[in-house]
Amino acid sequence: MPIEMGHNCCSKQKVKRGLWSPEEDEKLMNHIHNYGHGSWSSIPTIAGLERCGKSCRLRWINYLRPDLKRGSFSEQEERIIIDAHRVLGNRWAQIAKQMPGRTDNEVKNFWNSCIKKKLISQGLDPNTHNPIIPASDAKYNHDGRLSSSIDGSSSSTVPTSYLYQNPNLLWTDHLQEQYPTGTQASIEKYENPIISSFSHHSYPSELDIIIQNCKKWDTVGGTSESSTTAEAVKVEYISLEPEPEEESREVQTGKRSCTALKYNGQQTSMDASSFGSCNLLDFDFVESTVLVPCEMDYHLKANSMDQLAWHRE
DNA sequence: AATGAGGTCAACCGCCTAGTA
DNA sequence: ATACTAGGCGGTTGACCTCAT
Repeated sequence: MPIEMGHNCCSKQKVKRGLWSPEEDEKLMNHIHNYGHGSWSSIPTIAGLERCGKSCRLRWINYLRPDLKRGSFSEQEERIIIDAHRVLGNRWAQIAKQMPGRTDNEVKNFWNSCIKKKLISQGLDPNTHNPIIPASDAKYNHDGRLSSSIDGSSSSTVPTSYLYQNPNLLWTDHLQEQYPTGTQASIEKYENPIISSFSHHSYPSELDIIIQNCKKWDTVGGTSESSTTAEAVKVEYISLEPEPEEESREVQTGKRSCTALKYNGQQTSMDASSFGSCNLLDFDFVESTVLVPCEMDYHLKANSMDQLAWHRE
């Protein structure tokens, strides 16, 4: 039941609080439909509502907006939330931006009431997304992080599918398929390899992408040496931030991709001509990738925001 | 039918930031 | 440089609902 009392966020002496009545909803809807919301703080007076501007804004955003989806979350949406939360943490507004028609409040409520419990029941810490391991079984590195052996030989109770999980990397099923436990490659610190390959772009250092797909091709090189092999990795991802606008480029949002390369024994420049036989590759960002011999065991890793490199284990 | 526990979710609170005077 | 204001955000609350006893 609405309570009348003073409110400290606006100048009105008396504002209603609590649930909105259908009449109030209608007043707000009509006002915004006719005039737009403009200044939220002035809406209550103009629209004849005994509410504060903040309350009007919240009601509109969370309930009255015509583009809201409503209804329960799909499995796909749940997956997006979990993946995004692994990268973004409790940044509900950022997470909600990945899901048209959903509000931050809705996502937050769904997380707190459902997903959190589901993760816990699966033995995962909802904050870190890492397995919850009994203290007696946990092994930690010198830096205090949970140990996750690259060779998959860990004898702890950690399920193998989690061994490569990095809180900063969205390790999708497809990535897992390409780099299963025990193989030589892994991608760490997701944002650096990707962002650093956009050498001509200025990207924020924030965690701002979700890896969707990672494909690998072998022997796609076009040199005359029969023993030469090359391996290309194309990573598709969704940017959580619009690409900074530049004079020469249109703003791009949504799905993007970049390509990294391992090339056997050849420290040569990577260019599109050497991969003429592979039309699946996206060469937009090829020029900034780093080439390394591939007979050793490497991790795709970033030294810094500016440098992509393959590191030997 | 009554009651209490637990879950859901709309709404509020308080803090932070950006813009402006 | 400072004060003030509006808007945005995450954390929290509490009314309401469902279900088990």
